[in-house]
Amino acid sequence: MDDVLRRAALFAALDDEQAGELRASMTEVTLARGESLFHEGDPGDRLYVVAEGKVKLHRASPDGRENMLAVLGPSEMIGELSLFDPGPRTATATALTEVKLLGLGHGDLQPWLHARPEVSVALLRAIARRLRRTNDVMSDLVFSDVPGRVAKALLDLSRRFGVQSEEGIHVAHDLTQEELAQLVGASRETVNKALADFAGRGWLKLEARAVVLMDVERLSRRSR
Amino acid sequence: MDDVLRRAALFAALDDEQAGELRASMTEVTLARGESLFHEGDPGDRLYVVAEGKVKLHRASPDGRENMLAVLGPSEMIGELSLFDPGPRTATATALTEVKLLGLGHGDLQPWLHARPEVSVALLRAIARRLRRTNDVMSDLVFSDVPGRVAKALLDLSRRFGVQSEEGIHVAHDLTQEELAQLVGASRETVNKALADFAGRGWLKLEARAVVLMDVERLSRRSR
DNA sequence: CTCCTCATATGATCGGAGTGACATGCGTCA
DNA sequence: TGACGCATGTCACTCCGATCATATGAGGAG
Repeated sequence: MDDVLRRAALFAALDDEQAGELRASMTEVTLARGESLFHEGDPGDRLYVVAEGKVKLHRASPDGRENMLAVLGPSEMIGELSLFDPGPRTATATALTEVKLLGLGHGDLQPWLHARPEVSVALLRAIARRLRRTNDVMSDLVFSDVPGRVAKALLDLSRRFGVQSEEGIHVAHDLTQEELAQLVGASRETVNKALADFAGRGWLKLEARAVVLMDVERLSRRSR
Repeated sequence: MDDVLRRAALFAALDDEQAGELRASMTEVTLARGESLFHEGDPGDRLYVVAEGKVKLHRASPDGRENMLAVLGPSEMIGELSLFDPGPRTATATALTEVKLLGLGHGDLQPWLHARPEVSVALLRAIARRLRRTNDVMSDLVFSDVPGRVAKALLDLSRRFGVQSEEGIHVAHDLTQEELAQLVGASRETVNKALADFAGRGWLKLEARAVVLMDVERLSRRSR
């Protein structure tokens, strides 16, 4: 079975055979960049695991502005909330790249939760971790200015999606500056200014939907 | 067994006898206003359920400012994160009033999770709901101005702690304006101004560590 | 009862960041 | 390969909200 999936919380507590069995009950979904998996307000009780690519979780305000809650990559889980706590989707999930996901319905998960308590425990850990991250982001919104939040977001993305290269850490985040702005809760212009400033100082290099981090130390200091 | 506790997610899936048994393995803690249950950075793998009173969950920034993550009242859970996802406490819990809590260690919960899968499921629902709330608060930080966030916070507090009176909904939130400011991520002065404005319009009446909501409709409109 | 301290109230000033308006660059699709 | 459209880069302008300053009020300790 796919290595990426074995890292998902959903499979963490299962041995290879069980994981394969669970995996067999999941349905594959493929999306092109820009397509949505589900929309805010939709009914739904399916959970998805990202197999390949990236997905953004976002919401719209009444007046049309957008806020991004998270960028999710391989082995991460989407849509658990509506499954664990029945109710409509409270965010939209949209593909940032070509994406392959595996979906699991409430009814197909339930037996596993009862037969294998460790699965629940692993899910509890995963969602607790997510809540911790969300709390962190919230504190940053209150405590940090926009450049600080941009720095923090880039460092976070680099930890999850970065690959070391000769120049520095190459981070293909697949976000436009507009999207990056939505992720840190700021305007595109301000984010652009912050990025240009960082680039001017030699802390990073800008590329299309990617950055190369060249001075993680300084960025990290700026983010605090 | 106490009615308040029966409403807690931890006991939701248990019958009276089992609930009593679990309850018996929990230890009681009492705090006076201002005392802390645990501090950010502390090790810890205990979960608490509020039996009486209110507790705030908060964090300090490096430069000493404070941010409040949540106000928790009777039957709500505190400290689950360090229990489900082992690691130091990421926030401080401090009593807002005289408080009585029941604590449960990781080791004492584990057997229940394995013997009674419904307990895990109930906890998953509770924490999923909490994550939803947190996401809502985050969106508000991005989308709404300070008066809007204040209105939203008051409405939320009224739903949880309000009691109908002749004048309106009496909400004894037990927060100073300073604390209310930390809850909505704003300065004390700005929050005071918003409250004074609402009071001037006759939407609410200010009292010591409490408000009386007199025009929920308008407040609700202002919060959006 | 009387300080003293903490909470509340309110104005003046300043700055970060949003808004709007353009210019430029570049990828993609006829 | 040319052109359109989306993404990026940069203004000037405005404003919300933080900060600073000060006054008033109310609850607690002695």
